[in-house]
Order: sequence, then C-alpha cells, then structure tokens
Amino acid sequence: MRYGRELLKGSTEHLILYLIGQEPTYGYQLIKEMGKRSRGYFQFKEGTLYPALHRLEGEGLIKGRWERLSTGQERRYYYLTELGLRALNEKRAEWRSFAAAVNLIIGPPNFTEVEI
Amino acid sequence: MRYGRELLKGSTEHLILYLIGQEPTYGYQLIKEMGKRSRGYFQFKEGTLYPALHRLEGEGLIKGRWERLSTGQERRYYYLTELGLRALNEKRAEWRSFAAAVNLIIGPPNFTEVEI
DNA sequence: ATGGAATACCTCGTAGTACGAGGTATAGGT
DNA sequence: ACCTATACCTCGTACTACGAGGTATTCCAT
Repeated sequence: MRYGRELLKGSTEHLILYLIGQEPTYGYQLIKEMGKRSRGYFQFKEGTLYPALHRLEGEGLIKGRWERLSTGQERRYYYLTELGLRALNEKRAEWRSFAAAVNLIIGPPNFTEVEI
Repeated sequence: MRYGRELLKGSTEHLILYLIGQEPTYGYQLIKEMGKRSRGYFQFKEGTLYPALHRLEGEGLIKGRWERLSTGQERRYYYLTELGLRALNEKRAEWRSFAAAVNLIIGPPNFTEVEI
C-alpha cells in the first residue's frame, strides 16, 4: 500500500536524522538504505532528500564533509551534531505520541494484519 | 509532547472521515470530540477543519446537511458516503503500513514508555 | 437589561514540504 | 561507443495546517 505524499511530511527529517545518527552517511546511500530497511516501502526522491539535508545542515543538526574515494569519486558524508541528537530524541518522542494519539482515535493497529 | 504541524498533514482527513463514519457529526463537535478521544492531544483548529470538510465534501467523501435545532441554532451535519467509506478504509490501511514502515526504520515503539 | 462566554459557522494569506523534471559529472561494464 | 549506476544539485508546482480575522446566535451571570 503506497502512502500519500502528505503522510511523509513531518517524518522525513526524523528518519534522516535517525539513519545519520546510526552511522555517518551520504545522500545517495540514504535513499538506498531507507528503501532497504523499510522493505521497499520508502523510496525517497532526490528532490525530497537533498533539500532536506541542506535544511538540516542549515539548522546545525547535521554537518556535511566532502570525502574523496580512491576512485576519485566524491561523496558528501553527513554527521549528526550534538544539537542533531537532541532534535532526533525530540522527533522520536513526537512521533511516538503522535502515533499513539492517532491510534487512540482510530483504534490500535492489529499488528498481525499490517501489510507494508 | 506537542506534535509538529507537518506531522498532522496526511492524517487530518483520515481522522475526520473516521469520526464521521462512527456517527454523523458537525464541525464544532468534531473539534471537541477529537480532543476528547485523544486525551487532549489533538486540538484541531477551525482554519484546518472547515476547509478540510469542504474539501472532503467536494470529493464526494462526505455529504453535509444543514439541520435546525429546536433553539433555532443551525448546524451542518456531515454524513459519510459510500465513496467516503472506501476512502476511509484506504486511508486506514495507508496509515497502518506507513506507521509500520517508520517503526521498521526507527525501531518499534515501547508502548509502556509512550506518553501523550 | 447588559455583557461576556460558548456555540457554530466561515475565509484569506502565509509558511512549510514532497516531488517531478530538469541538470551535471564520473565510473564501470559490454 | 553506449548504457547503467553512482552521486550530486535546483527550480517550480501542488498541497495543507493554521493564525487571524470575521459573522451570528444562545445562555448565563451580574
């Protein structure tokens, strides 16, 4: 079941911060990783991801650094900052209480029937 | 924990359809009911709710009808249409798989520690 | 009687964001 | 030589939450 575009708003930054917090990563890999971990559900678009990364860096939540591979390729690796870690924890708490509130309204999910 | 404004996008219509599906309701009551059922978490704003109701009616998912009380007050009651019921089921499935996918990324919620 | 709160509806402008479509450049395989 | 994958980027459009503003009625306490 494909999600509506609006549903992702408000979770994009959370998810990005989480993955970068797990391990410094670069944009292209983030897209792949997001797809892999969600079993293909999330397919982040470049027009979504790169502006989000720039936004997060502008807010000081992540810090980017260009790194050159032995092949000569360049990648921009992002690192979670101290500020970013705090933001991540907030977004995590926000998400949990939001999801809990939605489930209060529509009834809790029956996990066995959830199909991504 | 207050939620970020963007987080609600994509869930508003779902929640509204759900409540109207439970019982025909009018705008003002929807706001109260949403607050009550979510234990005060959701406080729908009029600038959010009324445009959403008009949107849903425009899409044929709900049908509004003015009803006059014995006091003379007027209310616009909304009823879920056949089309609306189908949309509700879709949005319900969408939400569940979306929430499941997010939890795949960030780790499942530990319900005992969720605090709205 | 008068004033204020609650009920009940509405609209407009702003801000924020996903994403399609477009672009650049390099590496590696056929 | 060509195609795919890797890797980055930007711009314009569409959509939506919500603050701020507005209208009208009912009900209650002063």
